Amino acid sequence: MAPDAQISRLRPGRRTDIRRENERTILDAAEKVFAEAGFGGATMQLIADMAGLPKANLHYYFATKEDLYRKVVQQIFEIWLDAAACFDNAPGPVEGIGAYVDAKMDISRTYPHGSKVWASEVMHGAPVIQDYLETTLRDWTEGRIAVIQRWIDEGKMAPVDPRHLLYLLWATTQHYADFGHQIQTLNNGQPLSDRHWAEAKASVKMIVLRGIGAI
Amino acid sequence: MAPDAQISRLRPGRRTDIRRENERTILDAAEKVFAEAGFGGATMQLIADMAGLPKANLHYYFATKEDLYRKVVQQIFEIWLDAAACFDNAPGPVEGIGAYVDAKMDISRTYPHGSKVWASEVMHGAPVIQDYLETTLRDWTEGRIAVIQRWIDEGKMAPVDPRHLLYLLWATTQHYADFGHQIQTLNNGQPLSDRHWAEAKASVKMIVLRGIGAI
DNA sequence: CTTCACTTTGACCATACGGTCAGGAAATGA
DNA sequence: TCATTTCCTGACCGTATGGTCAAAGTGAAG
Repeated sequence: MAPDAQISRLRPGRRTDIRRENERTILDAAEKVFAEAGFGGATMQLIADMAGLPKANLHYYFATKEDLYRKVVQQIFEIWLDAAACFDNAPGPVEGIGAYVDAKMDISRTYPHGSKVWASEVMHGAPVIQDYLETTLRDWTEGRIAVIQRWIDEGKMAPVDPRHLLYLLWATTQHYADFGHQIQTLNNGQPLSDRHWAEAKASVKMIVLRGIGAI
Repeated sequence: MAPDAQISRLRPGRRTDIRRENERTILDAAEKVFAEAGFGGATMQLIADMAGLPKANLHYYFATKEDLYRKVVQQIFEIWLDAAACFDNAPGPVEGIGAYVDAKMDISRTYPHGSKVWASEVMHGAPVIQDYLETTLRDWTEGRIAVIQRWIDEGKMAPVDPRHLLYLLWATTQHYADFGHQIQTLNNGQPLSDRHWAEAKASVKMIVLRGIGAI
């Protein structure tokens, strides 16, 4: 899992490298375990085994289980926010929403664990990231609603409630990560292929863009 | 849900009543706690407190935590399947999918805990209900895909991939339960009102039905 | 070499958890 | 009334978990 092939940095601080690499290894293992078992079901021992480190070593880098979990969730939120930038600078809904669907579907495929941790966190009442929901997410949402409303006013799409449109986009794109196991089961137990993912993206975009009268 | 039409025994059976009522109380409490804390985060003591019963009493009615959890999940799956019948006997997508969205949105509002437990179970790899996914759910899905394909062949809607259409419907309708906390936060901390729910239903139906070329 | 900050880890601890059980209470039937 | 079945529950148990700690290891700077 974690080969020691990272000899890249000789000079620039071996110490710093060790810390960064171990934190990365632990965070990756934690993300996977939290996603598969939930916060309550995850144990520090499981994460340690997954990371290939003694449990006591985890506590050297992350004081508590909650602390480790918080870092995992923050990391996911940042990825999510970065991708959400696709929305901006788009001339209309076809480009903006199309790119947003593509980006979110790619995230669902690339970071399925992260998406599940996020979903689990929100489902349990967002005990850790409630402040993010009330500040960053709320601001982002309001901004995007304004953009969509502008497109409506400019006649570029039908007068759909922007809020519920966003919920539909979030729900649908994240479904491919959060319910990936169900989808795989309904796909004869096989993971979706590149073609399947392309078809999924195309289907979602087609339904949504036609649904909002953009095409 | 289940009226006391069970006149099978001589008397209405006080004993039977006690058992049924307590099982009901425990199942309701368990559903709520499992939804809020996840399987791993839920404790028998928490469920007992929520039910207002001593912990040992739970184990009198349900042998193990896993057993109790299994019953909760089965219960949810039955509700879900019952509502899925709306799809049948519909002359076309407008009626069939419209009724299905209405039914699933109602379930999301009425049984938000159940929806969360289901989502959590699937996200964690469906350790308990994998057989349901492979039999009942798969069969139901195939049947509905056939119905949608027939509507397409009859020219009642655009040629959309039925599978991804179903995923979009599941994702969007369940999102209002599973991510209810996020939605409430973005609604200034207030739960959605009757009007909000009506608007949500209308928005989803509008986007989907227009998106598949049914209207 | 010595020092010193950083890192590693086995052993350990207090707690909380799922589950058990014995014995009493309450309902039912004879 | 008594006998029997079902229901209730405080007290208890073995285990696993999150977290601690002291001692040892490591490597770079002086």
